[in-house]
Amino acid sequence: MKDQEKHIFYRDVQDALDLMRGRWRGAIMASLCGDPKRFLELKADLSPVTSRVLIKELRFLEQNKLITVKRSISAENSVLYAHTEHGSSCGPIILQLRDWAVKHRVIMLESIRGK
Amino acid sequence: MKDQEKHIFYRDVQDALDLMRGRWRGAIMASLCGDPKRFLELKADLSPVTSRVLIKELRFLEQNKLITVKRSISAENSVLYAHTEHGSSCGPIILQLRDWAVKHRVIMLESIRGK
DNA sequence: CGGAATCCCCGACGATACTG
DNA sequence: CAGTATCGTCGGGGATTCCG
Repeated sequence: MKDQEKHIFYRDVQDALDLMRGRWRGAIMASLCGDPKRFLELKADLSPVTSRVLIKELRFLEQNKLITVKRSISAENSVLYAHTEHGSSCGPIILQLRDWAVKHRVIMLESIRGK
Repeated sequence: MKDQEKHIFYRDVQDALDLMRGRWRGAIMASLCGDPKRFLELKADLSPVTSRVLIKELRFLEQNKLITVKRSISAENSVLYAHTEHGSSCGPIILQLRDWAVKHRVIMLESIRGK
């Protein structure tokens, strides 16, 4: 692998992680696996996230076409957040990463106890 | 899924992403797939990372038992960084995430061109 | 209910220089 | 070669308050 290719490769990895970056972004994507959710449902799920931060992350994900936003203009205020088709395809990957991290925690705990 | 379980779940997702968090951590893990590497090899691969930041991330990964550090006391200075067994098992996941992000970029570019 | 506005802190990250 | 030491910035993210 040439130097040029390497840097492209690592940049791609960085780009990938950027999409899931920060304290909440990945958790939001995980939370939207399954049914669409409303703003306060998300906020409750991810508590203790604040409105300000949550809306910022939602906007980011929307701009990156990972989620869609549906506003019901009728009657009471209601906004539904859902995965786009492509957004939902990262669900399984996040689950894998989570499983891996759980295994990792077990290993860490064993090494502490083993001492 | 109860509220309690939910929060555990999302916390696990956060923990997982934390291990790959920041500008370099994921790229370092990707870079160590395959052969072990020396400090300056890593630095060159990941350029333009600085020594200060690189060593900090390497120490983090070492403490979390995702990489090992082998110092050859003999002759010339030489330090080899390599995946632990468990560390290497996240390689495939990172690759998946990367592939997903590359697809994502294509979608984003299409939507811009399409406008 | 679903946000927007404001204020603020601190830790990640970079630049640069130096060392055993 | 493989780091340390020092300094500075910048923005992510929390707390709080207010709005249609």
